[in-house]
Amino acid sequence: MTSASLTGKPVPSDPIGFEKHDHRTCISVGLAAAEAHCLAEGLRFTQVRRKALEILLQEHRALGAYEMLSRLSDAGFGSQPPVAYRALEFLVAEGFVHKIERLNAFIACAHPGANHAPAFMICRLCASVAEAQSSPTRGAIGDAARATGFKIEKTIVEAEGICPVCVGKADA
Amino acid sequence: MTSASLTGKPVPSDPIGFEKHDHRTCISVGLAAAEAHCLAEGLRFTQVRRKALEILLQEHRALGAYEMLSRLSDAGFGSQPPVAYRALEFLVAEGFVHKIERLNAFIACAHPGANHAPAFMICRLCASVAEAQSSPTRGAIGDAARATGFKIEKTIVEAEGICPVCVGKADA
DNA sequence: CAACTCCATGTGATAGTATAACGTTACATG
DNA sequence: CATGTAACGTTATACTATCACATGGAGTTG
Repeated sequence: MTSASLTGKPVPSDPIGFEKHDHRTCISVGLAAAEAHCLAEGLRFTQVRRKALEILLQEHRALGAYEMLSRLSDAGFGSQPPVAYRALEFLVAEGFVHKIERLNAFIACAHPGANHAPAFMICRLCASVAEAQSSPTRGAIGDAARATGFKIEKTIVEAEGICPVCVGKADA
Repeated sequence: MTSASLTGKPVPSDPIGFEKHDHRTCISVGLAAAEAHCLAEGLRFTQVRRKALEILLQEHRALGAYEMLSRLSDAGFGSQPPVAYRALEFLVAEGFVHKIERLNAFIACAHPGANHAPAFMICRLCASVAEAQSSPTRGAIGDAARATGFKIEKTIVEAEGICPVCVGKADA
């Protein structure tokens, strides 16, 4: 899989999510990247945070906060919602996890460390999610922002539809 | 304001939301467009649906479902959540209302009847929302979809940031 | 080392968003 | 007017998210 340096260099647009690949490396690379980033930034990559990221990398799909909470609780951490939300908040803020607004769910970043403006493709049949790269300031929304004087801080780009796997299964 | 025919013709990209304009016409035009569309399509533009759309046009901002429910209830309709959700579902399906995923809220369409691939700019300070047009199949997400065989049915494009009005107020 | 500060964690409580399920009513059609 | 369908109203419940407060550990400073 494509891993990039932690220095924020752009990564080749390489949609990940619909193909098979080796999870083991996904997980170890993802965790290592987060660890390195936190070390470099003086952030605390605590046990809950690590475990939450590990769970998301392991699953390789979008998990709801309560699903995450359940796993964390099973792993010996607290059992109240803030436990999950706080870990997720941290991981999202640092760019290791993304929130899929359409699903109110969270997924591990597929391009750890890359310059981040993710775009997602969400299958409405199997709920799988693939991550691609988008370009915030280009495109229609960038034009509109410039035209009106709106200052974009973050963009959310999510496409809903049918993934290649489900398309093959003769669905409407 | 820009209104287009109901035949699905594209409308000039004309972000609406941050400028002042005449609401009266907004409301009447919006309601008339919906009415005409439903008549043409054999859909029932019932009282709740009409009222819900009227409320959104009136407010000209994103309303949560329960805020809507409260207004509908005040207007003599039912007081339970499905009342609001069903009306909103209908209006969204027909394109008269959009859901802002980031806010879990609903806003009247600013380009009634236009070919629809809306993009939104959301101010994180004053929560105002402006609607622009986007181009689903073009841009990075379209490329990624084609490359992977993903069939896009709907796109969600939302930019979060600071609107021109709030930018003027010397905020970070 | 003691005192302090900062941040993270754990918990209980509560707020906000959304849907399932079921009975009833309104409407179009034949 | 019988019938089928869609819309409505209600109860109940599920899911998502945050507030507020107490505890405890890590690192700093005197």
